[in-house]
Amino acid sequence: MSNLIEEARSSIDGLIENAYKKAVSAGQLPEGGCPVGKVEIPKDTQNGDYAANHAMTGAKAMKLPPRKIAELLLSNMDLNDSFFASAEIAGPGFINFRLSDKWYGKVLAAVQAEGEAFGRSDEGKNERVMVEFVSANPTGPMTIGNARGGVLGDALASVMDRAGYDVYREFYVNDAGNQVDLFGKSIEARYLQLIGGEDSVEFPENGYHGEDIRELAQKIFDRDGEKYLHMDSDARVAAFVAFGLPHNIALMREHLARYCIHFDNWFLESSLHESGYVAETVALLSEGGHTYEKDGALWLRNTDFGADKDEVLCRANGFYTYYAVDIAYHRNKFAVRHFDRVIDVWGADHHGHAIRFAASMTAPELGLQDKKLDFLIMQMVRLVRGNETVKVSKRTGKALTLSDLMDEIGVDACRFFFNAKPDTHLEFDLDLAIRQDSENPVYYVQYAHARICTLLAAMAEEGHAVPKAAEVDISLLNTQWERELIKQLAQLTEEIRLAARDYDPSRINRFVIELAARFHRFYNNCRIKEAEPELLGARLALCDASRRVIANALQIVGVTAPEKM
RNA sequence: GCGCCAGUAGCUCAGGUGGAUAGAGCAACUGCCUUCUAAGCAGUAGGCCAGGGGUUCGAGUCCCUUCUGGCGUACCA
Repeated sequence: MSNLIEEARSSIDGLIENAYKKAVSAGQLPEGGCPVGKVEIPKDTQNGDYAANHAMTGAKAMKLPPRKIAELLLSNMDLNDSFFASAEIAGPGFINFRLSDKWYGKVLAAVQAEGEAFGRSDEGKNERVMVEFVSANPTGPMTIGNARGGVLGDALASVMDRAGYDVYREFYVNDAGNQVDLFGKSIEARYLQLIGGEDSVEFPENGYHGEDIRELAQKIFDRDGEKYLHMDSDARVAAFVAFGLPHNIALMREHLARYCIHFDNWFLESSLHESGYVAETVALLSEGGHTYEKDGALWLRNTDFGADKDEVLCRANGFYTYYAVDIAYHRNKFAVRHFDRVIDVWGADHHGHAIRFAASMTAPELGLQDKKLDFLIMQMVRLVRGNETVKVSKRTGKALTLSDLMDEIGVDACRFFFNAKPDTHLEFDLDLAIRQDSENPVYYVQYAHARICTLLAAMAEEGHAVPKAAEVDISLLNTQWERELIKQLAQLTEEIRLAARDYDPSRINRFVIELAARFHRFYNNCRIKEAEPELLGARLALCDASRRVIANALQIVGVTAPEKM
């Protein structure tokens, strides 16, 4: 549970504060309070490990040049027993700090002591958070878009879990409504075509053209033959839905399990209808005077809540819209299940809905004004094959499915690849993805892990066990490669914190790639086998810690950490 | 039209609350395996951060504006 990057950073404020007080009592600096500044990590390590700009921000108030202030602060600063070995003035008045052996030693010790838990923090204070993601329509197979949403949602949940939130993963099953009806009618048409020929019945407009619908019809026919041929259409469709939905839901569970995604709950939309919760929620809004009737439908006056347009809650045909159900569903998340925060992972094709929907949820009648409803909107995946853009559509049934993708490029590459920054379009090149070579950074990272594992095993066979961190002389790990590697190890906690704060789990990808790079550089520059016993032990401890942190990071992304490749 | 997201090397992308000389991978070129895994390392080359204004000590980052691309703006979800 240690964040040594932050501990070191915040300790600088204390060092400066103390130095300021000493300077004031010595009459060197004016009273009026220690200048407030920022401590940041310079891009270029030539400028130290941390840089403080307090001398610059305080210049105006103190009426002294920044460099002069910095000098006085430095001369009054006591670095003994701090996390820093040195501090110096640079540039226009930055105070640059360099980390000490004490700090580096603490990192190794923390990784070793905390093991699998290294990277965790209590930042989230156990806040109850639901992450709802994938929630693919059970009317067909999951797509590339679901592949992206799945990884983002799952990795976000992991990152928040490690950042100290009480996280709950949910899949919302749209097992009711228009799309399901259309699904049933599509199967019906295929079933009747199976018996009477392709032209015997017209395929429903906007129906599902996918091959999977034909397969469902075939399965039904294989089981029950012509049993449904002379049945009333409504009953027939109901029977087909009753067969098709559970079939598809089971398949989604299976594919998601293979994709290493496990939900705490699969929430059925139908349960909201059955319990009367949708009707009750709509009634609340009506009683508040926020609805009106037009053209036989019931509308929500969404402009009451700052939205740009009104929404239909109940269609002229008497059925509730997805919109009404969504309000009820989210009211359930907060009012019935008492989540403090809800994060929905949605595709960019729903962003307009997200904005209007968030407005609706502020309706006073719902009593949820103090609740946090957030959206992680991910941009679309653009499928290309070389230079050619591949258009995908559920309607034409020619979509590349998640299952296909896992078959082609494997689960690890898939998860790593789709954990990309949510707010940029993801270009997915099929030609590239199919190649299982070093082009894919996942192998680069996994290779680092495997390299360490085989090395540690070989060394153990020669009688060199990994020493306890406390027994390591950290000052021996003094090359730039060792220092840079240790700093990166410490960074994991901070990356998790930021990934959780910004809802951007792809930070972990970038982090672990950089970690692997630093390990490879260390490995190439620092021999272990022929090193003196003390140094050998220290380097083994560093290798072991690196292995641990790579594994922890990969686990967040849901990628395996192989022991050999 | 209005709204959301984006525009950074030939390609795919990084660049926390503004900071010091804008980074990586791939592609191209050059080196390094009788030595712990070469799925690796080291190096060369590659840039008007879409254009234009503004804010200040300082802007890829903040504000305004123009242009380009994606998505939305259904009694579909």
